[in-house]
Amino acid sequence: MPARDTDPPAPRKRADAERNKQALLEAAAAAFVDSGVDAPVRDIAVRAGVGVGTIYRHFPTRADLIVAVYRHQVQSCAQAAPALLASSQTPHHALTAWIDLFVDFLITKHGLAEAMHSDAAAFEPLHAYFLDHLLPAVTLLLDAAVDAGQINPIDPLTLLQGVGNLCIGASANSPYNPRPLAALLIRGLQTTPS
Amino acid sequence: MPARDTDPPAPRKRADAERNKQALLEAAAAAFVDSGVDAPVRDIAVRAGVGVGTIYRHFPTRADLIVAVYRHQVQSCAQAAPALLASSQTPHHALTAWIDLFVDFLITKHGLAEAMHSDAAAFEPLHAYFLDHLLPAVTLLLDAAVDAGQINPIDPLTLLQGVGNLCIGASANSPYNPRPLAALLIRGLQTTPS
DNA sequence: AGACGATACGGAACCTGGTTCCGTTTAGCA
DNA sequence: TGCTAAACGGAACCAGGTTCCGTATCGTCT
Repeated sequence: MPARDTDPPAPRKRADAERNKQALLEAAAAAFVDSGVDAPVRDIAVRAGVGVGTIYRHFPTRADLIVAVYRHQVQSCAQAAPALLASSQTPHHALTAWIDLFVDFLITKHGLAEAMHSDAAAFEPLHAYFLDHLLPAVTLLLDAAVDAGQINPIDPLTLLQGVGNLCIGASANSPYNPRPLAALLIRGLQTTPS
Repeated sequence: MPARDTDPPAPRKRADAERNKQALLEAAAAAFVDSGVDAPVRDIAVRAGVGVGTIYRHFPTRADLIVAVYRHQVQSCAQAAPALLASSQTPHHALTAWIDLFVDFLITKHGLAEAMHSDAAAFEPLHAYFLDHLLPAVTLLLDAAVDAGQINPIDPLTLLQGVGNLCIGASANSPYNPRPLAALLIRGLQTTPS
């Protein structure tokens, strides 16, 4: 059986092309750290030692580049959800912990939260990628917490967008800290003992 | 007594200059409605029937223009706080109502929330203006609600930034609705009956 | 090894939108 | 009516994203 589910046809890429793509990923990651995900295209190109045309060839839109750079981290964030659910005392604890994880991820990626909900068509793939991977994760946690009677139901997408928005403008060196606000949001979700 | 508190020295402006300034304010307001607060400078100029130089002469930075356009609305939002406090059943009700007002204001101003916390130096005046006027308003409401034992204390600035952030990307024709999220935030603030 | 077609590359050129600058116009006054 | 300072307009400039095409390189076939 041929390699499935990863590169179905695999039309055989040239070695130099693959090298450049790799160099671009590293250069972009570095540039994103220094200047945020809006780092100038030309900067990334010189860092990688390639021409700007090469960037557009490998990553037609900036969203493609961002997705490629953060793919792994998004995946592990998503995969943390079931793990947390299994290891936490209650679904509510798991939810809180996961939101913390998500917030941490966003504030360390300068400008990512901003880009995430930009309505520019170019960012649609980014949006879609994040949603595809993270929506199931939150949904799992929310359902569990609702079933346990710990929180009131909420649309997972709305929550994800809300927490994402809270993280806009936050970074390690900024005084603005979205963590307590995200916690407040989750607290507001709790069912009252009544 | 001379006019005070509005134009202290009033160095006598030329009539055409004043006319143009007025025309620019109207043009900018219209452009902001159509294209958000990032409306191209040249667009605003043609709408007002002036050259681009004239915009920069009257409003050196975009923030100056935005502040000038929304000055009245920010003021009435701020002034609503004591009024609501007086007319509401409880401080908590007043707080909730005021937050609704604030959210409504932001989502009708396409792009304002985004601009509000841009770290670009050019937007500092905008930031400062909003804070100067709205921070006292929230502080009043928060203090009253804390004193009444209805909510846990929170830094007013953090709350303002948080609610502002939640409104980013929201607009009349967007499916994303920050209102329930803002309500959740306030709910999370409530003291538990324990 | 040498040659050849396909693939990929580089970076100049172009486009959009913000900002500056200076020659020209005009309001206000004597 | 003439004069001067204020204000104007828009061309020119700059920055950053995007496109395009002549050139270089890879991989293969003989």
